[in-house]
Amino acid sequence: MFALVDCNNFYVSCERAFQPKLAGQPVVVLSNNDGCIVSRSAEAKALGIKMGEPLFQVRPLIEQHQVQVFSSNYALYGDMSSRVMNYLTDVAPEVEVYSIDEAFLGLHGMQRYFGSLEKYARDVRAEVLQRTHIPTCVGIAPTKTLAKLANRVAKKDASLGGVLSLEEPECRQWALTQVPIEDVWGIGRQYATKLYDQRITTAADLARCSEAYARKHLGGVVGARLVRELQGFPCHQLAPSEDGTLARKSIACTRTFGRPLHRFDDLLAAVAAFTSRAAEKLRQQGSVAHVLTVFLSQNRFGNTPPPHTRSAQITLPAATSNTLDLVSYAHAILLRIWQPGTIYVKAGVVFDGFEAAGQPQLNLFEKAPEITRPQSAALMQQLDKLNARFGRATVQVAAALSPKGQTAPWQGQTQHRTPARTTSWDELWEVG
DNA sequence: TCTGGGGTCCTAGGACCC
DNA sequence: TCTGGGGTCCTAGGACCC
Repeated sequence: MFALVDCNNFYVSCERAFQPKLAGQPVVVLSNNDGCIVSRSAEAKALGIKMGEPLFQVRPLIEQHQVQVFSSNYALYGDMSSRVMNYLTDVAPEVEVYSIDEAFLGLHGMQRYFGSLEKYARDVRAEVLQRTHIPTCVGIAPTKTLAKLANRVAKKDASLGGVLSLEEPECRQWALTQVPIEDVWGIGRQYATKLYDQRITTAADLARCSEAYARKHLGGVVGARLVRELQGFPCHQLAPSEDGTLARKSIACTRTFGRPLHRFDDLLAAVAAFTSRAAEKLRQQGSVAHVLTVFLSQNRFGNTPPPHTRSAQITLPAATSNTLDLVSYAHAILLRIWQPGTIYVKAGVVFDGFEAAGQPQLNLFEKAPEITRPQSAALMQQLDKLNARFGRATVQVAAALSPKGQTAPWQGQTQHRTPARTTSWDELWEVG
């Protein structure tokens, strides 16, 4: 049996955890640059504010109903997330951290002790709420897809009190009929449209389809697994997280700029800063990367015809997580893709091809690459330490720097940000 | 005026090899 | 005009997820 624990409106709930007066009010949290709505309270949803909608389009609605608006504060959300995940790791035999606000629990053998797992789920839910002030819903089922589905029903149907278990087959059948096809995990816009055309409108309809049908119309083996999972046959294992965090297979840092840029130096400053940030994340999870991609994007909403993005990728001579090396490679890639006179609105850096740090794969046919910076590991450690202690980007590579006293040209403004509170010395909660 | 960011997995097709 | 039958590896792109 699996359980899916999913935090309700996570970013909004994080803001509310520190501002109880927000309870019962419509609240939204914005994406980077205050561009889009990325989290909504139940009250905000009821007003018709959609997920992912640009802020400027819902401005009238927001003003009319005095919706509380916050810029996103990922330091806070990340910290709150680890509190929730740490607790789950303590109370479940196996935990897979699936995203910042969701975790699958592996509950193999637990029924022996608990009989029904519903009571267990209710206890977990109550305890998470008490410890973190984050409300959750829990779905329990024999497959991950059904656990997702149970969770969805628990969220929608208030009479269930935030928990639904599909241990009993009759209950499973009922739940399948409650979920429209577009809300099934793995069915996005394209597939939903296609399925509606064929009169398949609920999860129950899809569960009655043949594997062959799913294979043909829903992306091959992915679709086949989806249908099998709805039928109660597990096709996805739990991927337990050792330490309550996610080990990534790729790491990216990409941003839309605060204003359009065209000068090479400005773009280099952005790319160098993004590379540094991504390298930090890379070191944090103890990986080194072998593959580096850099891209530049033009405005996709403007009149310029596609493609809007130019990118280039290189395989590094040796896998590394050293910021200085990575920035110089990124610089070289940027020289290849940058075109004078072109207006860019976004850039990004992606690392791929990971190995565990300290144990690079041996290449039997070539001389081991020379280590160019013998002291680099220690240097990076100091760098990370300083930036953790005194705030991100306290120490940076020169290419990322902007003239004294100025914010970087690529940086945007956020006008609705709340203090970091739990993670920054400058922004500690003030009492009194 | 203003339109996010960070991931995963799979498939098809080309290059290359024997 | 005829022009095999496998493999593997890589990349680009699609679809989806939160």
